[in-house]
Amino acid sequence: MGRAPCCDKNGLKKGPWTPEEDQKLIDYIQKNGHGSWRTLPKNAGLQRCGKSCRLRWTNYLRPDIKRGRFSFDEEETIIQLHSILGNKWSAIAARLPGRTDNEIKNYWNTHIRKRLLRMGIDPVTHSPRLDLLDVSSLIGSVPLYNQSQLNVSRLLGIQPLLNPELLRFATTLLTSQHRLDNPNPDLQLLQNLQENNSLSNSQFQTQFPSFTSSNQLQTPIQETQILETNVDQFPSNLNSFSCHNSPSSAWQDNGALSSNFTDDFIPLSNFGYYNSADQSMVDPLSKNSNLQSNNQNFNFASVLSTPSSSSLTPLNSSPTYINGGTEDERDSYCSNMLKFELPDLLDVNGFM
DNA sequence: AAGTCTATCAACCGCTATTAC
DNA sequence: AGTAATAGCGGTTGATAGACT
Repeated sequence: MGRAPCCDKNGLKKGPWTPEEDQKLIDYIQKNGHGSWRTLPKNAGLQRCGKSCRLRWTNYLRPDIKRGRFSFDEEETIIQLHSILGNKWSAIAARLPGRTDNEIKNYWNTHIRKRLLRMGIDPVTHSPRLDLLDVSSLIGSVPLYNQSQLNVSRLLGIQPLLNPELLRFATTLLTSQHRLDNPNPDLQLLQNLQENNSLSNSQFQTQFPSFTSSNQLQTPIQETQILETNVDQFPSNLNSFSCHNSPSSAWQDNGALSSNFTDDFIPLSNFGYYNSADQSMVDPLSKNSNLQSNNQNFNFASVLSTPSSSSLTPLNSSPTYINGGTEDERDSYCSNMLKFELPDLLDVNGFM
């Protein structure tokens, strides 16, 4: 037996709600609560089905709905949560006070998704799109080393340290595509870089043994993230981009959040964040990532738990509105999602 | 000024999960 | 335990406004 319709649709109105209908619905719910949505329209004198009433109320008329532009903080949160939860709009909405799943879904589809695509990031996996992977540009791009690294490396008199794992991965990729009759210049370039890179590493270790004795260069150090790719986790796609995260600043107060948030974490394809320093997963929803990162019992149930989680930073405060900036600014902002930085411990001034 | 294109978002549809009986 | 009713979710559509030609 097929499911009965939620209501008799004959004679019921569809389409946009009029102010009069809105007022009827508001008045009724304020007086009686919504009770059963099925019976509500009749009791409230509305020619609508209960489902339509519920949707109108939850997505538009509810008094606690926050309307208007999304802030930077909110967008950051949406991107991060989406990397973990996927299209679980209601779960994402539960962590954005005053926002509805519909609103977030719309915002994702019309703004964030497009921007990620434009940046060559797969909005589903939150990873660089392999089909767009151009190794030449990859080599000069942020994920391998950023400008500050280049500057510091120059100051140190060494070549910039490329991420050896990523370098190896890219080389492997190209090697697999390499044809003798059609040598790939990118491959040669990568192999050269790999050689130079290992030299640079040893050179660095000679010059600054204190950094290498306790793994300090690779493992952080407060405020430090070095992009690390785990070659074992590179499957046919780039889903497993991960990064060191510092047990530090990512989920601090809201003010710091907007500037540090995206620098500190790179999503590990739908599964949170991998802290390679201690081989643990970091709950990105917790401001106390340092605690979480030491907790081997990380539980994704927390991600899906109720919206009242105390780990949530209220997003209403210190809004920095996304829509206020230009598209370029927003792109630039988004590109920080893939940024990593040299350890602050490597105090440049100390070497000057 | 008129026509076309594009972006946005409210609302709908169809499905699954949960609850009540 | 089985079935129907209800609530909720995610994908999609369509109306509209604004930009562009």
